[in-house]
Amino acid sequence: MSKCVDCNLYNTCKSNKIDGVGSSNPDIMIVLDHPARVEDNFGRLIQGEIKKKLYYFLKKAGINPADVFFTSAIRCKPINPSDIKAKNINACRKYLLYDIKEVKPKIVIAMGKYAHWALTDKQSVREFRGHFDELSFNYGKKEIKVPIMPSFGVNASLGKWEYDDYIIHDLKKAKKFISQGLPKLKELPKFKTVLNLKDLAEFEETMMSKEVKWSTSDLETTGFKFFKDAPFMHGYCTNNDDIFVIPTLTYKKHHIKKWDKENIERGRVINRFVKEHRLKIMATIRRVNARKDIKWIFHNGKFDVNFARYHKVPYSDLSYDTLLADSLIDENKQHALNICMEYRGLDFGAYDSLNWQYVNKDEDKQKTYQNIPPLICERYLAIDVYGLKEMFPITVKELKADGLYDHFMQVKMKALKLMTGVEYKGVKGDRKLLSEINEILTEKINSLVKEAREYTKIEDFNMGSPQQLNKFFEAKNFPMEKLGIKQTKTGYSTSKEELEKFIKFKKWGVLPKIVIEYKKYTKLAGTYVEGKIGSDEDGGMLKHFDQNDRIHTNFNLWTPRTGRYSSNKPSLQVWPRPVKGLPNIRNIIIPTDENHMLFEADYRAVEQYVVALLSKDPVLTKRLQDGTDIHTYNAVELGKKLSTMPDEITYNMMLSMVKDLEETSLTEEEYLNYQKQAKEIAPDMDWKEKRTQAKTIGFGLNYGKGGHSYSEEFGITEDEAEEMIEAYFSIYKGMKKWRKEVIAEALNEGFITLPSGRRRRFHQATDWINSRYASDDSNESGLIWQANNLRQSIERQASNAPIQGGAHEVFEPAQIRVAKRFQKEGIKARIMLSIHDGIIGECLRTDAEKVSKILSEEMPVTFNKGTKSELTLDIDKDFYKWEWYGETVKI
DNA sequence: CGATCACGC
DNA sequence: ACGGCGTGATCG
Repeated sequence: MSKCVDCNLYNTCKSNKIDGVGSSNPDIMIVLDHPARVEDNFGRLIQGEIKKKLYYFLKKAGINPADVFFTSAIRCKPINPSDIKAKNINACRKYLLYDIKEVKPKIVIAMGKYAHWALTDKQSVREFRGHFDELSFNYGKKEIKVPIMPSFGVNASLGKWEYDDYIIHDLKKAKKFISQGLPKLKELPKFKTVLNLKDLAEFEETMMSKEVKWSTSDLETTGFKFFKDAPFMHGYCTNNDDIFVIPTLTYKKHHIKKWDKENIERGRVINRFVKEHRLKIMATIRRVNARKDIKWIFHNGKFDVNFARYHKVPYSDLSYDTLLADSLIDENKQHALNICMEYRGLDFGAYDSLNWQYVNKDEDKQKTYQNIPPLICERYLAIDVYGLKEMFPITVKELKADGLYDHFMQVKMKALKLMTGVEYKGVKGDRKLLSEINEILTEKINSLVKEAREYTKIEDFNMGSPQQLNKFFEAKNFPMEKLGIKQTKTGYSTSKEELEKFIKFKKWGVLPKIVIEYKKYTKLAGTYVEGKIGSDEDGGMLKHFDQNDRIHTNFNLWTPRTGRYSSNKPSLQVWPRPVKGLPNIRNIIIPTDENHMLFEADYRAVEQYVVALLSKDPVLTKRLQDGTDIHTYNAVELGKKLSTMPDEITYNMMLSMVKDLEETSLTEEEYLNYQKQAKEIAPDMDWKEKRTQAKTIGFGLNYGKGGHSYSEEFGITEDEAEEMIEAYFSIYKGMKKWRKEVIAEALNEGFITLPSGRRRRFHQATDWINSRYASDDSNESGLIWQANNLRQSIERQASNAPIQGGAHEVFEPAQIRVAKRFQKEGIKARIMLSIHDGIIGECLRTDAEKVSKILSEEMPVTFNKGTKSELTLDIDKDFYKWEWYGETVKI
């Protein structure tokens, strides 16, 4: 065949226009994105690692590869997949359609973004995967119709095992289609949109009836922040499938103008009704939501509950959350309602994603359902609340099957309710301090920019651009190779760590020093203070302030797969440590007023305790019991084992060198005596550095850090680093044994179990790893090597999960206990932030002593009480005179 | 929109 | 390739 020159790809690939391969009479046609490098080299599709993984997927789905025809949307290998443009897809489409016409598959599976794009013009896979559609086109005079289903690309799954489950799931659906035809979509029962007072009365009467034992609810809002956006549609579905949709906000002209006639009419009906009767509507909703004798079920209820509360139609409870439930059932999947439902056979088609075609992204900055024609939106909301109603009992059953139901109801749901209130109240921010810091930063940044431009003599020099830095380094012949500056895909790394390598040289150090400072300050300005310097819009923290200068962060109870919470918009779990020459940024969080004060309580070395408890390591247990400073102890033990410290040095000697007298249990005389001895034995030793190093080793090992990494960090050889790790584990033999057991469990069972029963699952990864090891590829060592990497990655995740997850499971109930005591004793105190192993809260100054007592009673935990291995986990607590991290007060 | 970088526990 | 879990800003 002649060479294809229809787009730019032909002159950079080895093999021109690679044809499809496979069965001539297939059930299934799989369309991939584009040939990979091996395939380009071979001149044939389905080679190398792609082949291994794809065949593995097919096997898992029960599909025989011999029954499949494989082809690709783009026929010439692109240099870089991200360079692919519409013109490449368009140039190749004719070949793809020809294949479909000739091969006549029963179904086409588009695996990957470009495959899906080429066939449907939809540029995203995520929202459409797993759903069938009809592909129809004319080829010559022939009209061709064939079902099509998109799924993720094999490429995407090569490094990220999280995609595997979706792909296998989708392929199984395709397999089922071959024998049974298209799946029957779930039908939506009749639902009622409330458009007049009669409907409203019917809604209330139904919702208030005795037949209703529980109801789901969902709000469509104009945005994500309850204090500035509003709900415009309220949805309900009772246990008896009574489905109601109630509009509560009028549509604006710019919403309506794009709709069709029918929807414009609907919009006008809604606008008239809402305009005239909004108060009545809200009053009705208020009475319904206030009903206490029924359960309220939500999907991400924190959001709905806070919106409803702010708009004075509060729900009486948040009884059950299917999103939170789903996150316990499979922490690896996304928890969007449509995905949750589709996975459980509650398939309404791609009902969600299809609606977004009505939203013009250029005109409507915000993706809000208020832009979508009301009839479509009403149906969408009805599906959500009805699907949610179906999901509720299913997830209950699933939680029970996994033994997680009690934990879910007793801990997770209570935590969710607590955090819902925490978000609602928010924290008070200090606008004044913010602008003070901003001024200082602006000045610093401007002067650094000036300095850099003078030094480089480049007018628009942007230090924030790695590319520009690279260019400058090259022009000035910076000794990149010689100093071993790390390479990235785009050039030499310009990270702080690499730049620091230049600093000691007079000739090279000037600019890197400026850049490091510049990066630090712009980061602070952009993220935490007022946003990008020179921009008029509120940025940084300021854009999160509400009308009362309160910041309502969003706490996610389901994102981290270990059970921890994360916080975003803004993230208040990532606060910069104090920076020299700058007011402490943490202090932009202040008490509500002068009658209040802030407090902080966090666990002391919680992860160490968890390791001791889970591993039952006797040495670690003993050290924790007798109050040893573990890092100091480790430093001494390691020093001796590795002969980097004189043998005569004792724990107490070192302790006296690294801690203040008050932090030890020594008398002053003992303390000074030990110090004297220490200085005599090792006059030049950097004691604190030794302790820090030991601390790093301990923490790093909990994260699965290896020899290579330590060797770089400490500037030692890899052998020395390995020796150091061995030395550490020779102190804690029990810890080593336990790690091995956890890893074996993860690889054999596909998951590890946390104390609560919660699991961290690795099935998709371990299945793939095992299949790779089982297959006979002794001559393909490269692939085994890949599997080996993945296995090591799973080992690190598995050995860390019990520690991180376990620590969280100590912390989470404690937080609930504290909040409960505040409530029970009627103390006006509340938790404001939850930061992994500690809380930050606020109370009346007059209540400080009571609060202190509660923290001390509710947070510390004693494990294995009355046994030899009894351990008491204690807290550190602080009360702040005014600001967080300001002057503390002893209470 | 992915890669890089910086920050927290 | 080489440290677990995250969020967010910036660049090209």
